[in-house]
Amino acid sequence: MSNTREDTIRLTIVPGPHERADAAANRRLLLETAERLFNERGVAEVTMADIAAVAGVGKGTLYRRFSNKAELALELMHNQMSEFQNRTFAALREQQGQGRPYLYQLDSFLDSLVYFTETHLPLLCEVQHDGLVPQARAHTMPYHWQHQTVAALLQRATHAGELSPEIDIPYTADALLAPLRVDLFRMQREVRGFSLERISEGLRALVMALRRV
Amino acid sequence: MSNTREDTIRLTIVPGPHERADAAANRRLLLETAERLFNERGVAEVTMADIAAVAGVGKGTLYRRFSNKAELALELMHNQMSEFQNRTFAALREQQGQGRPYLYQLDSFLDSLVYFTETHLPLLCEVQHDGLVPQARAHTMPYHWQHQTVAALLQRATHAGELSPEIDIPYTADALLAPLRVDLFRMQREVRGFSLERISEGLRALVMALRRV
DNA sequence: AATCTTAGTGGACTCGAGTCCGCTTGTCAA
DNA sequence: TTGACAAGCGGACTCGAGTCCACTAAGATT
Repeated sequence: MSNTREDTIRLTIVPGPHERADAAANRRLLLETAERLFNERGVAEVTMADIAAVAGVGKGTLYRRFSNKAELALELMHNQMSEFQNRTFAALREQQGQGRPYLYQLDSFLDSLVYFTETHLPLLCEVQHDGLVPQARAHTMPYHWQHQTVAALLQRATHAGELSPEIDIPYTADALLAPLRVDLFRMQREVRGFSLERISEGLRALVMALRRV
Repeated sequence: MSNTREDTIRLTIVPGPHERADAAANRRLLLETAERLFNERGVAEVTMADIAAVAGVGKGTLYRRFSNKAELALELMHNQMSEFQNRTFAALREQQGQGRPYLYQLDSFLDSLVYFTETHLPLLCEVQHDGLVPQARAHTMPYHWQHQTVAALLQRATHAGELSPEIDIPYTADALLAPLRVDLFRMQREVRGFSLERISEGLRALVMALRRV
């Protein structure tokens, strides 16, 4: 049970198996251009047409590489995202080695996630922006492994007797991640003025409440 | 403390103080037309131009009455929404009279909310669709009173000693409502295939976990 | 090297949301 | 009644996302 967490989803983006050399070059060019423009003007202020124009290619080319802005944003986050995933797994493995209770592992995972969300908020907004189009699943990938990770920790916590066995694990994993969805998160930051510490503590208090009495 | 819950926000839409007779007529006409088209074709399949055309008015007229599709959807829900709000308050008052613990009142409120959300899902999608535009606050009104209600119940529960006094009430109110945001809710219904009962029970289990040990 | 297949490319085009602005009309006060 | 004028109105227009398709060229096959 505790030996492998490698069965959880890994983030990998496979560019079509045979991407022609010119196409690959364009992909790189477009990613660089997009990143630059995003930094210069802010993600929301850059249109797909801008990116294509500045990169000096047609819109069709841009859309052949990235079928929408969400996919482009996701790919820009990809490196930092898999780094985050690796850090996460490493940290969990270490805590596991130290015999830290699963609920505390979950606690620290959610804490990291709060800070990750804050850091990548603008891009995450784009990614989740068309989350209402359920057929385009690319954007759900980041959510997927988070859900898997939380669910796995809850599962183990249950087996270890740290929480009640009646708990609905898949549901609870969704519920614990729900407050980190960008729309609510942004509202809390910008309208309510919550600090990151407050968000992290509030969320983790919920986890701690789950402890078996 | 327990005497009045009327201090919480009421839903009221004030059409500009002096709406001309022809404008009021158009408002009614447009609401009827929109409702009919939404029923016939489904909310997502109807464009603002459709509504204006079928109603036989220009787009400008439509947009003068309802500044976007979200506002229109909200107004269509308005009656059912305030009915729901009234039922809610009545139910809470009654339970209050019976001396039911606040956390159980919260429990039943969230249960009603699950079913309300399901019933009005298509319109709620439109309403929350531009939730990413934070300046247009009309759409946040429904969320507001829900948050207030949950927060008030948590507050009283705390005073009644039903839950730990360290809890961050505003945060927790957001967190408990977060799983009912339409994007996650739809995903759970359509992708995960969760039943309403499962959603309701999962959410309420979270509330119960908050009980002071 | 010539040919062929197939991915890649550019940019015009469609579609829907939302804005603008010159014309019209209800309303109120005289 | 009438005239002034703010509110109301229509629909052309802008803007951005995403699609389409005729043309081009990479690179595999011979």
